[in-house]
Amino acid sequence: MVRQPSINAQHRAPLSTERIIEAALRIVDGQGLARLTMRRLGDALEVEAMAIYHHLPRGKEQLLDGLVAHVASAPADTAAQGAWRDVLRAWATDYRTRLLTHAGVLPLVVTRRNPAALTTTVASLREVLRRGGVPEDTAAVAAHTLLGYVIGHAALEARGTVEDGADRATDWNARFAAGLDLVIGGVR
Amino acid sequence: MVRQPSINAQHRAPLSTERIIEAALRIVDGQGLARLTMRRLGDALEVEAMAIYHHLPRGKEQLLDGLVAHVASAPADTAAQGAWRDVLRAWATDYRTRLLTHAGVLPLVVTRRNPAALTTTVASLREVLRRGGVPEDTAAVAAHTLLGYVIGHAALEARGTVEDGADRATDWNARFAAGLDLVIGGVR
DNA sequence: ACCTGAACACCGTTCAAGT
DNA sequence: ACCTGAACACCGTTCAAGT
Repeated sequence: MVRQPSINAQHRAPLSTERIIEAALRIVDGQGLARLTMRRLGDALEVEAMAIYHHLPRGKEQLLDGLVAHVASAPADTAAQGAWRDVLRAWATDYRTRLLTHAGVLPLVVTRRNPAALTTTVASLREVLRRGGVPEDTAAVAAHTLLGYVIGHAALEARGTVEDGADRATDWNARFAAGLDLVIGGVR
Repeated sequence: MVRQPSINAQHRAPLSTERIIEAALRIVDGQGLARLTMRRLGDALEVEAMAIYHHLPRGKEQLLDGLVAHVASAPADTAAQGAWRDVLRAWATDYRTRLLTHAGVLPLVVTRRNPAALTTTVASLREVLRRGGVPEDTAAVAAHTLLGYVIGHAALEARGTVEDGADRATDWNARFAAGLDLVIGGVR
């Protein structure tokens, strides 16, 4: 006779790296990075904190790396039709939204030594430029400049930097778009 | 007769917010942000951790805010002679160096809600542009774009993003300068 | 005024044990 | 194979006490 799994095991999906990362992201987005603890993450997954180590042997380090990979790895569509400037503008708009949606992981994106995530992203930008006929050297600079701008601007937005004591609120959308045109328009 | 301060009190400078911030920055620069704890900071200052709370009542929060203020608040020289493009280029070069020197605080700069530090910096950039004859609206966009670029690029550098599997190491200095020209050159 | 010592409620992680 | 429970060495912070 086959052993019955416990009631607990029945009514919940089995633990997996993917489910762990998703639950972690939900905590970070909802409560902030500081409140992401292994114990709380375990609670959210209805499991003891120590169970997480079975899927992420490197523990919290690996968890944070996973969050960065999940958020920062969003390459541009290198197969897209249309002018490369439009392709890059569309990518930048999406990427900014993505970073702001998960603003809590921004500090991790910014300093975690986890090359893979940003590497594929920056490579896709270079590829879009290259296909658009931009010389290799210029493409490398432009790809980096663009990614740097988007990340930096998202960081400024996330912090809500107010630069005038005046009444009118900063229109971040318009400002981002204008700066984006400045950067993309500067590539030649 | 005047009471003698203890031997301890004689051979060390009295605690102050400034000394605390400096010691904290030394720990972050030397060992990384994760190793900055109140107890270790106390050790470095030859004091019990709890003594720090007397100078920073808001505790570690206030300490981190102080680090951000110390690192990120570096306005451009609004009184400088010469073309505004040169002034901004010089500021950006210095600011990048500053951020990379204290790369450990970058994650704090990026997300801490501490308007003051970056606000004065961005205001100085706007002022340089305004004095250079750039229209108000353009100046606001350009100031933000420039600061965003410098922070974002520094973040990419700090992470050491390698974008080609090739042998030749990325020349970050050249790349930063090229992107900087792209951004500053785009302002008109 | 300034600092200390003990205490409290939390962390991340290990390790042996359960099923 | 996958998860648990107890334990360890650390956190940030409070609070009463010392000088």
